[in-house]
Amino acid sequence: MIIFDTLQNREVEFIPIRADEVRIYVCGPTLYDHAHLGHARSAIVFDLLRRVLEELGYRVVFVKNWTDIDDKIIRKIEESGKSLTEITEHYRKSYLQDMEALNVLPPTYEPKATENIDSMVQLVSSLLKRDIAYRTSSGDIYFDTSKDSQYLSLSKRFQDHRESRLENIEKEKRNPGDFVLWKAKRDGDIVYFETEIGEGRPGWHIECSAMIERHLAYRDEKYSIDIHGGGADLVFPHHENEASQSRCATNRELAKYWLHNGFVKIDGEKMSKSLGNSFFIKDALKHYSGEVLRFYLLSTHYRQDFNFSEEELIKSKKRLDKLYRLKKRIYGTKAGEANPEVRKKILDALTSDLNISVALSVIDEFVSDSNERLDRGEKGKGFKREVIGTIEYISKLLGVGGKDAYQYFQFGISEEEREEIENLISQRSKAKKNRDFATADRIREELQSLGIQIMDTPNGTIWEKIN
RNA sequence: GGUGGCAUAGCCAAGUGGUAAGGCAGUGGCCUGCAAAGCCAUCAUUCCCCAGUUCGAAUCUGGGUGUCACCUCCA
Repeated sequence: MIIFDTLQNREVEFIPIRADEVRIYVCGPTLYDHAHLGHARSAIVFDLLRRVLEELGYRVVFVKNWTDIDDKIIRKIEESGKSLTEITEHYRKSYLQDMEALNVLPPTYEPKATENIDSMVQLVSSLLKRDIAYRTSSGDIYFDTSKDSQYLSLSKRFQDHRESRLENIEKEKRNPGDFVLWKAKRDGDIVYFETEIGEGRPGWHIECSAMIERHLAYRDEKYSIDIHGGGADLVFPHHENEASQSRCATNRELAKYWLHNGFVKIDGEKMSKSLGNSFFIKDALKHYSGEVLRFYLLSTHYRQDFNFSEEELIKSKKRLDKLYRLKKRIYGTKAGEANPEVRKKILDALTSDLNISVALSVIDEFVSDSNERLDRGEKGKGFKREVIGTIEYISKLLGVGGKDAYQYFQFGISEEEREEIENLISQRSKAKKNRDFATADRIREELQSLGIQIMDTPNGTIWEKIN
């Protein structure tokens, strides 16, 4: 498998640390708000990577953390009067619902930062003992970036010689780039932990290093884990700092490969809370099924920026519709083996740094070819079973196409609406039988105004909800 | 100011030295009572601009333009 490694800044062959196992850590959400489409994309991208690696036969251990202690969460506590747990559990459940809707496989482990304070303290202590970390008079503990000759090797930056853009620059820092590992408790702080390094709370970066060390790391290898992933905005400072503190604390490189996904943008600008242009996943799910959203977010190569637009989402859905119409044509057929050629082409594309465009074009051709054969009257059971088997393979690998073909086209239709639609269709069928085409066409138009497209087939009239 | 991406048809998007995948939209046809769906055909002499290397470049080199991102919390 070929992947693009941020550290080497090129495509490289993926060779796991140990032959049959792959350990992946992906930075999860900070639980202070609902997840937006950027979170969705990142989750979907790494879910795809995981599925491909599993298909290749690796045992994949996939860890995604919950950041449930953070300044933004604390601000939320102060604003709302709710407890830390109330807030973080609320957003954690929301995130889990989103992931389920998007058909993102649950991670092998999902550790919480607050349940791993001990590991963080251990890491900080060992850095303190070796003078790689130091305390300021306030009790805060900083990481001394000058102690790591490889600092900035991941993000490939030069030390910034200008004064920091932060006005409240910490005057006691040894180097402008030093970052906080531990924030000592101040008077009035409501959230803090009592630990051997004092009362306080962890800085942002330390949790990932600590949780990797505790839950995932090889202890006797050159690298702690195989792959570390996240959004491109995490390269600096988050991943740079993680890599550095882990390197200094464990004498191991944190990850053998670093993967980063591109942004979701709105009107050409990065989707972010501060710009006020972010879409929550849960809101998008009110209008489109999680599967349609997944397919859309999946359809652009993971390293490219993704310009989100509802118009493009609808276009993308039409492509997925075609897969389901094929599935509907041979509804009820049992799955056989997937077509080996199609299967190989899809996997070849995906093992080439997740080349989704090529994979999707293979699927398009498979759908066309299968329809053509069905049009020609090919009726063999073996053929139909192979088609269903191939769709199941696609579903396993891409996480789309696995639903019931009729239900897929009825997203958002209530029971009453369904009865209404079926009633109208049966009226139209009677009119058609009597060759009363004026009435039949009038009913068809009525259905269309309800957003329902009908199709007359040899086996009767079927319907789909159209956008 | 520093650093890194990206620029391919109306739109989305592959392709990184051998003569432009795929999807959406469009056009013509088959099918249909008419549609829809499906199928067939068609749709970029050309890949932001300029110069260079080469038998040959969308692909490599140099320069330029545009655009986005990171450098501050961020997937």
